[in-house]
Amino acid sequence: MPTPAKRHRSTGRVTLNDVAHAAGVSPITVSRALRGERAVDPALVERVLAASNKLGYVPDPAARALASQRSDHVAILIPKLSNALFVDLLDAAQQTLRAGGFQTLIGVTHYDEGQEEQLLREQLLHRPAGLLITGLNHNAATQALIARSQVPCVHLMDLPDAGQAEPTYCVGFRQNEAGAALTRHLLATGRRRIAFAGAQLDPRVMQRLYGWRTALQEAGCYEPTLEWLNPASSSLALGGVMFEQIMGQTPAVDAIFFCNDDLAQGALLAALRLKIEVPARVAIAGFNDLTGSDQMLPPLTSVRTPRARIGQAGAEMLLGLMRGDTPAPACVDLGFEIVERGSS
Amino acid sequence: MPTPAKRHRSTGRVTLNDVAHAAGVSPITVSRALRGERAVDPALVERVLAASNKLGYVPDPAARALASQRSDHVAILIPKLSNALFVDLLDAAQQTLRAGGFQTLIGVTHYDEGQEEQLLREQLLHRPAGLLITGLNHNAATQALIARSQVPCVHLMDLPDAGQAEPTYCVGFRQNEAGAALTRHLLATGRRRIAFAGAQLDPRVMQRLYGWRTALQEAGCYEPTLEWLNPASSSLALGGVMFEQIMGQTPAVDAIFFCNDDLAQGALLAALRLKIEVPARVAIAGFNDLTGSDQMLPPLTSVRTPRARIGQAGAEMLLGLMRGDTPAPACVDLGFEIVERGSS
DNA sequence: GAGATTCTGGACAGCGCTAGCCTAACGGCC
DNA sequence: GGCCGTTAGGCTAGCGCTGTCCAGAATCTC
Repeated sequence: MPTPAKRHRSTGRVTLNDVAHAAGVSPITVSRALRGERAVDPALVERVLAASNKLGYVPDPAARALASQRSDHVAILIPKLSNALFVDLLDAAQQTLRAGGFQTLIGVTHYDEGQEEQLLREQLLHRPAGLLITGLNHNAATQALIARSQVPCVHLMDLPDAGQAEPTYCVGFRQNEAGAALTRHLLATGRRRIAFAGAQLDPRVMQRLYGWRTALQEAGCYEPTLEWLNPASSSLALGGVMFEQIMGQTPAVDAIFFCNDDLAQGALLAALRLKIEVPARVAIAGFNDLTGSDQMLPPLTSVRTPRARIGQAGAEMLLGLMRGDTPAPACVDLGFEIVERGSS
Repeated sequence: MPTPAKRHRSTGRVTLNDVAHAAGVSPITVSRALRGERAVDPALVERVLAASNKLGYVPDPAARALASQRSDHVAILIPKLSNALFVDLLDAAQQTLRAGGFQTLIGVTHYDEGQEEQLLREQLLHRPAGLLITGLNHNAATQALIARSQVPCVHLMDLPDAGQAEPTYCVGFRQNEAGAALTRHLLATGRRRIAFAGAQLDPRVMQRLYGWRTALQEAGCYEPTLEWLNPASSSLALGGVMFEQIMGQTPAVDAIFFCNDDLAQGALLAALRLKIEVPARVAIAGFNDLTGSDQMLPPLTSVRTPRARIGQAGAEMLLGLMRGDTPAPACVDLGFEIVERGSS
């Protein structure tokens, strides 16, 4: 029998009502049984589940979002996709969130606070159930948006300084300590004139710079001329250029700490090209231990950063927050590891 | 004055009704004025727009999705995030879609057809307005899901073979022709024993393999022993291993076509380590012209693939389809370009 | 100028789900 | 037995928007 001409649109979808009918209960009971909200007689739950499975029922996310003011989306804001670091972060977070039943909405800020604010605004319209955001430095409007939205939020990558008691949740490691640790490693190998080459100059790079400065000052080796900062984006090519620049203008340098592996890899390749011996003439170290750093010639000394674990742990913390838990430590430090290789 | 205790939930949101009130028209007129659906008196449109701007009205995506059975999400399925190729694709597509007012839901299939099907199922629940999917090879269930869902879909990266008339939309280039072209370039430089080293062995790699085969057969140089296939994922390390293997077991080889730049870069580094001269002893070529390939020693010959343009053009085509257009050519070939560098 | 056709605004009824209240049933306690 | 607290099911009323139909006005046709 053909369906009678309905006055109104009817999607072919199996609805809560259908399940309720099949199970012989009211729709609200089905809703509660399936969500585990409030207590429902186990026998009824079973009947509901059976009916639901039989009919192949799947809740409609839009209807759910409209009624409950909460979607199954999690927004994630990262600075760039061209940096493998953030891709690893995203990948891990995305997988973890998916396993928890959430969809991921990505936003790419291009290191622009205005963009970040704009993206956040757009995403908050979707009433995301949670928010993952890179870093702790955001403009006032962004912070206000987050606070006002009441959406659970976990900050990734950075940790607040020991002094300031941030009321936020975060998972990451101490960039400045990592920077200092790598510098101390270079000092320990006998280097004294250790340059710092930074690009992009985002907050994390600056933290590494401060760490490097601290370590050099402690050792009495600090000199402003050792700082090489370039606001352009990191790339292998830029690494080569900066390496050539530094070696050309400060011949006495005996080590260079590049703020990330892209630059450092580019520097190693430039060194090969220019026949500057690494580490004999100058030691080179990078940051993040990206793919390929172990394949370089010589293999690159770097700092292994737990980006995938940060993505996963951050997502897990967020899943907890969205369930209403209060995570034991609000800030999780996942540490880092100096990877000593041939270049230093 | 505190809001009177409402029996029901009321979000603080500015709704269509508020705008309608302010503009002195009915809600449906506001809806139509803002969407450009049906003709509305320009004077009214202006009044509505003014009221809407004044109140800062933004439509609720969930309500819209529920009522219209169509969300402002676009789902995008890509095989891996660890491959820069797909990240570039995603990045470009995402930006274009965002400019068109759509949010991007990513799904990572890990080259697994079952996963792909599962992800698609999950995403279709959200009634996406459109779908971007990598490649043309999907299992029957996936194809059926796409067809049944009626969601506009654009396939990225691959194009159907000339013979078969695919009824689908796609943007990409001919992988096999690119493979053949690169091989012919190597032949033109006088190489005869040109090996093909492939990893992952996804459909695109296989197409490149076929192209290589065709070109070698045309030149009368084909030999099955020149094929080196490894189902593992591509990486610099694997490239090094495969290079050593090939050079060890087939000393007569005078060129190697690696199915992508990761492998080729790894091979170049391995060659430096092993002091095998490139291109004097053996030429090396890659595919995709990833970042850094121009920085290698020697710089890597590769095939520049228009992945960002594919992402953008695919997204634009999808935006058109979602508006109801029928794109002039259903399949867009964005071509490729051989980048001749020092390694060949 | 009457009838047919378009055009434009609005009323209405949901889309599928859940929050908030209500109520009936049950058990415990004095 | 009466009172109260607790538990579990259900009713009701939307969440905010748009598809469908309708009616009156404007335009056209012969």
